[in-house]
Amino acid sequence: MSNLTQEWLNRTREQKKNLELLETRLIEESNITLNEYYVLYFLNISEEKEMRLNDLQLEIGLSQSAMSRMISRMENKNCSLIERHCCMTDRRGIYIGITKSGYLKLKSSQKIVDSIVRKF
Amino acid sequence: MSNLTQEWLNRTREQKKNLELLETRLIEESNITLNEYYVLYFLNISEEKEMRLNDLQLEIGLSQSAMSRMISRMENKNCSLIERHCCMTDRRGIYIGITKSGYLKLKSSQKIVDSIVRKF
DNA sequence: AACATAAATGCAGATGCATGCATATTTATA
DNA sequence: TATAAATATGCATGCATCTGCATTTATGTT
Repeated sequence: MSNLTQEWLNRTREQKKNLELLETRLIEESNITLNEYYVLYFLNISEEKEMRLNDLQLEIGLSQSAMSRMISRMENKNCSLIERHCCMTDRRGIYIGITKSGYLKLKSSQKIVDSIVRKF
Repeated sequence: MSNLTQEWLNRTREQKKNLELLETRLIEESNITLNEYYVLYFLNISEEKEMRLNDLQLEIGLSQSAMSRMISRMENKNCSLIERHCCMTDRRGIYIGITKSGYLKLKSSQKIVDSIVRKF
């Protein structure tokens, strides 16, 4: 007879441990948070190299308000990685674009992420 | 060629989705949070049916301060599930014990948790 | 005009870090 | 040996951060 709670706990702990390791190393070695890395990652694979805040939110899995603030923090902290411009066809929306230095940061961070995640 | 970031993201999203579902259902149907369930779970499998705050913290994976506050909230919200008594041999420490009604709550919650986790 | 949508913001909850406080344990020394 | 000083440990608390929910504001759509 197996213990489902215990199995669940084991998986949860493993995931949490991995997550913390990844986040710590990324901050130490690349000076960006995991969410910030995700932003760069999704912006870069997007067709236009820019996304609506709304769409980024769905990919990253944050609430709308958390996403809005996350981008604000990211701009304040490292203003050169992304850039914000308003959407001409719908003036309610904004676009977040990845810059050249954002792209370079993504590439260096991705090496770190890959090297860590490979071992999970 | 595989994309490690994308694989990691997929796993992360799956885990997050599961976690949110479990927590939501547990609150709805049993009126306790997942962390509160874990507290009851670990207290019940402990030999003495009580644990030091310190040891609970290690099992549950919260910081010491978060654990301290979590137990406080739990006492205030549902004072009958657990009880706190001071440790006679070391007056710095406290013991958290599970009560009879805590045990009953654990059993009913465990049914819910198991039924959900089984599907993950 | 009424309703829908994108983003910003006020607010409250949960967390971690740093620190404080009380108590235990170890070490130094009279 | 006795005891004073230094250090370690268990928990609580102040504070800052990040989050989600509810609401607001500006703009679009019907």
